[in-house]
Amino acid sequence: MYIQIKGSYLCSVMKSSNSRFSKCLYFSANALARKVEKLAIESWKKIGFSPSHAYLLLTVIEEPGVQPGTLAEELQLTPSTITRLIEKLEAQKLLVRTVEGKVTNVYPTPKAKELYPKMRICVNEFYKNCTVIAGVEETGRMVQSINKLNDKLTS
Amino acid sequence: MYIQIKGSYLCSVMKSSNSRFSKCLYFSANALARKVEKLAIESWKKIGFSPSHAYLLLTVIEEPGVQPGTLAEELQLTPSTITRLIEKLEAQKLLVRTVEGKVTNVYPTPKAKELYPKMRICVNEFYKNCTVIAGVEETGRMVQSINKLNDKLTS
DNA sequence: ACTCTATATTTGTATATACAAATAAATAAC
DNA sequence: GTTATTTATTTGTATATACAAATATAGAGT
Repeated sequence: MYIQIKGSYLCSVMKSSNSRFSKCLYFSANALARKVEKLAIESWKKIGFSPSHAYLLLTVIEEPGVQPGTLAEELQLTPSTITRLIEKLEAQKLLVRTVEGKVTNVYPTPKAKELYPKMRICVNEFYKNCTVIAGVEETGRMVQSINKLNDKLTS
Repeated sequence: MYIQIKGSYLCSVMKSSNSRFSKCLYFSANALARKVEKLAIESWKKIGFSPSHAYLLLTVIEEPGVQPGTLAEELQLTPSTITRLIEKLEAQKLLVRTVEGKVTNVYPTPKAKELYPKMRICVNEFYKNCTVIAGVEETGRMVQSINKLNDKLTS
């Protein structure tokens, strides 16, 4: 059941295991992604980034000059999505692009670098939130088995 | 690495376990959801529905008169998303809504009911595709542990 | 009976994401 | 050296999804 509070809705309170499609990977996987996304948004709220923006920025700070293609691999998103994320962050003066030939390099601005310590704190907070809810070992096991399945699904 | 074929990109061929954020549930969960989504789209291509439309329609056929709120629970989506999905399917003359007081009931049209056998085949195909790739037991175990985690994340 | 609150649904708006096609550069083939 | 192919990135467009607010009805408290 969705709970409405002052006009907004909270996460479904219905147990996944009671859902009509509880045995369907499509629903489980999607529901998990959305719930984890929410937890991540919560953890990143402090500095007001959405998780994908945050992780992209973090990667650029840690690998200055990284190319969009590499970002697509590392963040497991398509190149076009990476372009769109970069555009947004560029508009916020958090990173810059240099184009040389067919290669583009992405660099963080000083403004972005200043944010770095706070960003690391958010990363840690997200990990902590995960492990508090799901348990340290359980979380680790989960990530591992999801990765294994991911690799199998990568054709 | 994304593979470009005649201008389009295929799924990342990079192993999740090699990704920069391979230990982060955010990435694992999202990557899994997208890959499973793709597999589902593939399975439903025969009748040209996106998975969420297909499962909504299937539910309405199996529970005629079901209410949007119930659909939101069962499909683990928000009420507003359900409204949007219903609108689309209504435009395709696959279902109809009746509003009585504050309650809305959703019914399948004959056109939708005709599609039912084909839809069941797609459902089965999706399950088969999952199990062929990941193994029967492995898939079951995975769904179970994802559901368990989902329930923990449901606050 | 009248007001207040809770519930069900919809609407306005914003976001992330992807596919397909376009662009542009680098490399290979001949 | 010119043409064809591959590679890197961007752009046009479409989709699913959600949040917040609006609407409208039902039910509860007095």
